[in-house]
Amino acid sequence: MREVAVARNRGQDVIDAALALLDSGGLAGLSMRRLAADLDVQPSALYHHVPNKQTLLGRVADEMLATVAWPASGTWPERVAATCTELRRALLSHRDGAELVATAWAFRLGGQAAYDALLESLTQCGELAPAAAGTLLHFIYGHALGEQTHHQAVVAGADVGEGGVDDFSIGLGMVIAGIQVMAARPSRG
Amino acid sequence: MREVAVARNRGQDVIDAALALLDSGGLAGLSMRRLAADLDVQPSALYHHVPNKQTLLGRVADEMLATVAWPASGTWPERVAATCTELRRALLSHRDGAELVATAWAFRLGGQAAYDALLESLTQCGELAPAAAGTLLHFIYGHALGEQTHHQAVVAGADVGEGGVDDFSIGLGMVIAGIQVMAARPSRG
DNA sequence: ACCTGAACACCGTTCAAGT
DNA sequence: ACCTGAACACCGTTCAAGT
Repeated sequence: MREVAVARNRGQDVIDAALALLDSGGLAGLSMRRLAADLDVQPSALYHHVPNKQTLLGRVADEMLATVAWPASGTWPERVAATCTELRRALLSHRDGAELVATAWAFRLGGQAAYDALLESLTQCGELAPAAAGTLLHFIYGHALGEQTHHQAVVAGADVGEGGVDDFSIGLGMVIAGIQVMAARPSRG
Repeated sequence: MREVAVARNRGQDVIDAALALLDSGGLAGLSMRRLAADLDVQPSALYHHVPNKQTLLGRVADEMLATVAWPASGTWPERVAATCTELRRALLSHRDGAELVATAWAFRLGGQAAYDALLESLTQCGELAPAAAGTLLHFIYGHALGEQTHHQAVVAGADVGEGGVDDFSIGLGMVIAGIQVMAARPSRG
């Protein structure tokens, strides 16, 4: 018999520590050097597990989405709404989560799971599904980013306008209503 | 007669140089030190004109929007669409323009002009206007950000999916259709 | 009003070398 | 497979001092 226990993946420790560091100090506090210090290792050691910081952030983004239970029941607009709400919950459950995932997705270094889940909830929309998923993602990321940024600003002492959960459901309702309208219209093909 | 010529505002030179530096090197290349070098000045001198880098970026964002001629004719959905298209054009006309304006707006350090223009085009929507303007802004910034990021990635050699002008009009059509649906529905008040 | 000089406390990344 | 030691080429910001 060959060795059964494969060498413990140190790479997973790195992204776990990065997520913990994110929660304690935010995206600005998540530096390669601080992360190395938390792992009791030299900064250069990290590059054995990850090619660069951007890729690391992409993996942290994926880790954030890995635990999400994507809804699968209801009519398609209900399922789309539930999927969006669940994504939003995941983003808000970690400090600077929205900025992290939005950036990772923009560079295609992470966040694929969210797009895929949305796309699946939109299969009934046919060829319109990719554009609809993209539009929903822009709204969710943009709204969550604003919310987390303002929370930061409020903590820092500034007083910026309002907007919150109500605001989210209104906006989400608009976008889904728009998707329904477009999906009901016949298109070329 | 008193002095007519007020001391030339050196602060304007700073943001002009910052915009030029942004166009040549992108947001990553826009450092306080490089900006100071371009102005033949010590880095510390910049802090006489601007309290910090974030505020500087906010002013650069405002400069980017200052030249936009916001459309004012047509039915309100036409005007909203034209305003969005014009905003998008302004964002894409400078390197990393979308990221710059989106970030400035998230921190409320710039980009107010875009929100105000959108809000004005949505007056017919009544109390729904603020949520509609916010939703449109999230879509426009998110979409333009993705486009500019992918352009960057393509230049760097990577090959990431498609999406372009068509994609934008489809998404914009969805959101505006959704706003029309919600605005037509009676609400409390 | 505008700027210098010098410092402080940091960054991401590379690379030869070690076990 | 994983890590060290040392370096390279940078950052934003502060502050006393100068004109």
